[in-house]
Amino acid sequence: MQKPSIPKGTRDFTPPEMANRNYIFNTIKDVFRLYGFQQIETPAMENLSTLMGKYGEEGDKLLFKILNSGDFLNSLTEQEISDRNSLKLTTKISEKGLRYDLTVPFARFVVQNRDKISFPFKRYQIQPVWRADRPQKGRYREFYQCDVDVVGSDSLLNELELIQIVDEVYRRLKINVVIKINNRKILSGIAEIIGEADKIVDITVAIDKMDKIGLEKVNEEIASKGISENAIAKLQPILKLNGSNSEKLNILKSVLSQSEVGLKGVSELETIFGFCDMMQVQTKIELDLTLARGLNYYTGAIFEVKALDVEIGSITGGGRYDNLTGVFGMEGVSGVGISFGADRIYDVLNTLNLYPETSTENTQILFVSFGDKELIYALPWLSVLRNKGINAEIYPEPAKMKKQMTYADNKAIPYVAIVGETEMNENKVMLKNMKSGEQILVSVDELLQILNN
RNA sequence: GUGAUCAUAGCUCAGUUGGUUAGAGCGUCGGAUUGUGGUUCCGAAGGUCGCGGGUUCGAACCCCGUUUUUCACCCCA
Repeated sequence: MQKPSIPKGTRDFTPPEMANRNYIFNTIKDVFRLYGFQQIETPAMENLSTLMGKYGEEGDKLLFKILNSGDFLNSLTEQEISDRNSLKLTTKISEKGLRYDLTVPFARFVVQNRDKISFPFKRYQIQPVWRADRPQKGRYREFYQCDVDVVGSDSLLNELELIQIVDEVYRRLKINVVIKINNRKILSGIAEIIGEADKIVDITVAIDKMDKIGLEKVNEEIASKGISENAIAKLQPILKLNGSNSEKLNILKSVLSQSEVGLKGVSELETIFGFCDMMQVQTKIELDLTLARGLNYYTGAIFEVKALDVEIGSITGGGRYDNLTGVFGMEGVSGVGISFGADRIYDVLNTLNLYPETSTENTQILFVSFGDKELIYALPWLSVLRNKGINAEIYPEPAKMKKQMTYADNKAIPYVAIVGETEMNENKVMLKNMKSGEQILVSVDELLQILNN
């Protein structure tokens, strides 16, 4: 017999684990709805042509591809098989893939369903995504993303609302976080004024190392990337950038005074910070120039949320993309969105043990019986309780009392209703409080009264 | 994709320089207790030592390969 197993980087979830995960999903969902977002779903698999080329070269490698059905070798020539070119072969034998994120399928959804939606379109989507990554801490091959996006509106009020959503979700989950924010236009502005437009990535990577290796080493590293001395000199105020957000913005304003796009980015951030002040967003927001995630498609704000008490990478990320639907033939639709990483939030909650004690998913009362007659006697009682919305179950056979009681104990069911001949004769049940051990003989009405408290 | 690391009962783990029949705790099942769980006591079931090959008189232990676990890099939630 073979030992059962599941693919690398995937996980099973037990009932108590699911209760905890549902707590996360429900919290996030509640907040999304509070801000007027509506749910959609898209298929687990997309056409490979929809997915390929949207996440850069790395992303293409991390896509799970689905083998065509039937005799997929039949469509190949001898030449193609003997060439052993995996990359070329892939397009011939696989035309579907598992979704890699929710943003690209959403862009596809918007373009395809434009007749059914009206802008601004506020959608949320909570579904698993798959990446053929090598699993490690906080990294899985199957994990859930909880996306909120609004498309068809340039207003920075959308950025504000997303920040408010982050603020509210983590307040409810009781996780201490910091929101890091950057703006792609500022990064473009920096590249512009030092005349090295294609070096943004190198520069942000170097800035990121400031804390670790210090100013001198960072300058050496930038120089080694072929950036001119003149440009490095101009970069110095940016490398030394610190202080409050407004202090940082003031420095950027003077450094970027010659860059129209850079100043636009600064003013966007000023507006967003102003909104957050006015709306009294509690979470700390930090301007962080090293944030360069998703550089290929973000065009404005870039967000990332980090947990303060657990080392686990970012637990939420997102930004504004001006033309994501462009690749699917629909130009000029701007969107901004963020994605909550449910599985990393789950890890954070697990390490900090932040789950609420009362779980409403649990069974409230278990009926146990001494014989077949008692079993049948209990059935109408169950209906009465269930009709009142009380989670109730019955041990389905008159097993030994010890076994039935152990079952209740293991499931942490707070009440047990014991049914025997004496109880039946009086039209009552023996209600036992499993925590205190007390038990009393009760009628249906008395039972309902106790369970409703 | 690169570099480390782990794998023994359902779970967590022992297992001496390579030496008879591979152990413990927890869990499961049964009993002490035929109307009472969470405490206690007794008993039982449960193993191709990840898989394949090699060295050896002899391998859970040493060597090679492979898969898996965990971790770092890259990238990301």
